[in-house]
Amino acid sequence: MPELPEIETIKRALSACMPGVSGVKMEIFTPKMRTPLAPLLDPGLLHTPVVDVRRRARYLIMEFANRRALLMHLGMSGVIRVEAPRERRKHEHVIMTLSNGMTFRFECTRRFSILIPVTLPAPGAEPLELAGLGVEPLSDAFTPEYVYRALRERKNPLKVAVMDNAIVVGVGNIYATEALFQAGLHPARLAGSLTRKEASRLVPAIREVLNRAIEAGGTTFHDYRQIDGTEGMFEQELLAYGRAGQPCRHCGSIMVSVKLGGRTSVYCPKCQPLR
DNA sequence: AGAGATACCTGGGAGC
DNA sequence: TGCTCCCAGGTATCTC
Repeated sequence: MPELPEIETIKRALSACMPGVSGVKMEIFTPKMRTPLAPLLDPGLLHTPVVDVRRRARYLIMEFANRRALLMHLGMSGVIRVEAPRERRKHEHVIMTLSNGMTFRFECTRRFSILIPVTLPAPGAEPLELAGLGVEPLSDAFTPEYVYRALRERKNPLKVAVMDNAIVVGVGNIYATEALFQAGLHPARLAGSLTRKEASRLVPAIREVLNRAIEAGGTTFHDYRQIDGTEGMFEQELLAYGRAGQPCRHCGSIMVSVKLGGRTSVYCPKCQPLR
C-alpha cells in the first residue's frame, strides 16, 4: 500500500518527467472510484503544460499552467505509471495521452483512490480541498509540544487521534501501531491524558518508524499483487502490527489485538501499560 | 460539536 | 473443488 514514503517517491519521479508536458487526450474507463471520474473530461486539463508536481499528506498535486490541477490520492491500491502506449490493464481507470507520446496511467484495484480536477487559488498554492490537514510528521512543526496541545482536549483513544489527519498526516494503521509500541504507549488510552513527557517519546517514535520505512525501500507491507517480485523490507521490521497472539519481541508477553475506531490495533500489555 | 459508526471496493484467505 | 463469508485499508459522510 502506498504510504507517505511511497507517495514522496512517486512525486519525485513525476517531477522528473511531467513538467513541460501536456495532455492531449483523456480517457476514462470507470464511472467512479471514490468520486465520479467524468469531471476529468474537462477540456481545461488538456493542451496546457504541467508546471509542477508536489505532495501534501498522501495527496499528489499535478499543476498545469492554467492554474488547473489534478488532485490525486492513491487510496490503498493506487498505482501511477508513465509509460509508452500499450494495452490497458484490467484496473486502469484513467489514461491520459501526453504530448511527448507517453501515457499517464492511473490504476487502482480497490477503487479507493481519488482523482479530481481542481482550480488552484493561485499558482503554486495548495488546493482549497486540502484545507484543514494537520502537520507533516517529518516537518519541524511536528513537535512534542504541538502533539501535547493538539491532544489535550481529545476524548478518543490515543491511536485514533494519532491517525487523525487533522492533527498529523500520513500516519496510517501500520505506523500508528508501530509507533505506539515503540513509545510504550497503550493504543486505547485517552488521547487527552498524554503528558508532555509521553509526547516527547511519541513524536520521535513516529518519525523513526517513518524514516525506517523510507530506508527500507519505501515499501511497508507486501502487496498481494507483486509486480517485480521484490518485497518491501519494512515488513520484516514490524514489531507489533500483525503480531497478535505472538510473543512480544521485547518482553515475550503475548501481543493482544483490540479494535479501535474500526481498525485493528496490536499491543503488548506489559510494554504498553494502560495506566 | 465531537466522537463513533458506516460506506466505499476487491482479492485473498479461512472455513465448510 | 467450489462456495460463502470476513477482513484489510483511508477518507467522506452519516448518525447519535
